Amino acid sequence: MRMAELCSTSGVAPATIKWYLRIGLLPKGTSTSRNQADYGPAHVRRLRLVRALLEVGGFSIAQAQSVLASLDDPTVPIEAVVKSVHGALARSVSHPIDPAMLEYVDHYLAHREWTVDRDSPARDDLAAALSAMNEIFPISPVATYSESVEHEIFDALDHYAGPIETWAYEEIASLTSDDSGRMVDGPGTPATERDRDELIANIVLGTVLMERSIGALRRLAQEHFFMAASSR
Amino acid sequence: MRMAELCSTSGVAPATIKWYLRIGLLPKGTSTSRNQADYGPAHVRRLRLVRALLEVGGFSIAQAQSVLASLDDPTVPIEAVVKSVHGALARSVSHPIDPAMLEYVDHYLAHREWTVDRDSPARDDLAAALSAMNEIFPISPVATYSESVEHEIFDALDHYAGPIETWAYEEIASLTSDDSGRMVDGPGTPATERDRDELIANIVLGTVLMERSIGALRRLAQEHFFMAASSR
DNA sequence: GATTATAGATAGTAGTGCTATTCACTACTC
DNA sequence: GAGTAGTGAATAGCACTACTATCTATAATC
Repeated sequence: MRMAELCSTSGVAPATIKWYLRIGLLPKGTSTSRNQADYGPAHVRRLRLVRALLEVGGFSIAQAQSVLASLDDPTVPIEAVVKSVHGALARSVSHPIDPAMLEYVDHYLAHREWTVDRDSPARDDLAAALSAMNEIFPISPVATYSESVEHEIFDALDHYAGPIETWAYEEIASLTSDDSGRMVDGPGTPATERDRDELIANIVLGTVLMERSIGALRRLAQEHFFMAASSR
Repeated sequence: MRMAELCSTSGVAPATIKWYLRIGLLPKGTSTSRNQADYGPAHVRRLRLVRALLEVGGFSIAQAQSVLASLDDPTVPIEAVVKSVHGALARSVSHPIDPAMLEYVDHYLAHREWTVDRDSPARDDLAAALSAMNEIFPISPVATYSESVEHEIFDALDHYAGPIETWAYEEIASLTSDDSGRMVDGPGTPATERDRDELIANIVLGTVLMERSIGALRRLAQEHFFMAASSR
């Protein structure tokens, strides 16, 4: 497959593809002569992944680069790839985090018995979102621990965390077994390169694209109930 | 309150606040003399809202402007404000949408009995996310309707839509009654300006910030189960 | 042999979100 | 009442991002 076909099947402009090639977002084709190169189906798949990350996931080029770099290196364990993707999905990091909120989040994780690394970006993301909520609608004075506030936050989060826990459990379970139900050798050690590619596609689907889908579904449901309430 | 205090309480640089004033993101203070103006607590609240939209919600300045404009105009009904916020939250619009996927989404909405406007941005957002999924992991040839594919998509979405429907129902119900449990006169007609402000703060909390929180919670749960699966 | 396509390289561009500077003035401090 | 710091208004500039356009030498195609 040559450039023109790669452009038409992916719908991406040639100048853009050339630029992706140059910055290493897309691997170079096998060059057949000084001004001709051949691209395979792997290039099409990679291009789709890149566009999904950029357009649906809202990743920046730099984030996509770092995710794809960890993804292309077979020595990087799958957990690190997931972390890399989760890091790019965390968006609230620029918002100031109330230390008390971070404390509440840690207590909540313990309460849920969720074991999560202290440097997990999602932890900061949640704390930042809760900090912003608390600034707009204060339930506690800033930077102060209070048991009653903790109780209130825990109740509110539990409401959401229940179903989320079920989803996550099943998502990870389906990730650690492939389509045919055969178990792979734990998530850290996929058998072949093809398995790794498929696993990675599933991770992107299950994290980035599903997060967007869940958000969109929730907005649709909200619109439905809101319209129903309006016309009461 | 003067500029310096507004800066210190909000943590935003004076140059940035001046810029927000200039572009109308923040209303001007009441000027006491040619180079002095007075800012009130409403300015602090507005600034917090702006920063939450920009830093946590990931809104662009232009999106924040349009949302805040519809929010400041008391003749704009609350439904339109919600639509405006939902429009800014939809991010996948740049991704090409497979028409067949849009058809599946519409069928799914009918199946769920969710009544949603055809121009709802969330509808396109979901269709775009599903299109990207289908491109990466094809379950159907593009732009072709198939009943078996529809069945597969419906099953997958139902898994998520059940809890989401419950959340949305309760969120909208709590939105149409205020904190003290007193019912307001339907979501479209808040009694006073203060009520409208509070309602709007609740909408931002319930849509933008909660969407981020749900995403972060799901990532935390995924990390927990993934780590547990890895160390098996 | 004319036209079209391609790789590789370099330069340019439109948009975004601030940031810095300047100027004229005012308020506060000593 | 002199000096210093803070303020509003206006303008210009800046760093970054995600491309886009142009050019040249060569190769493929008709």
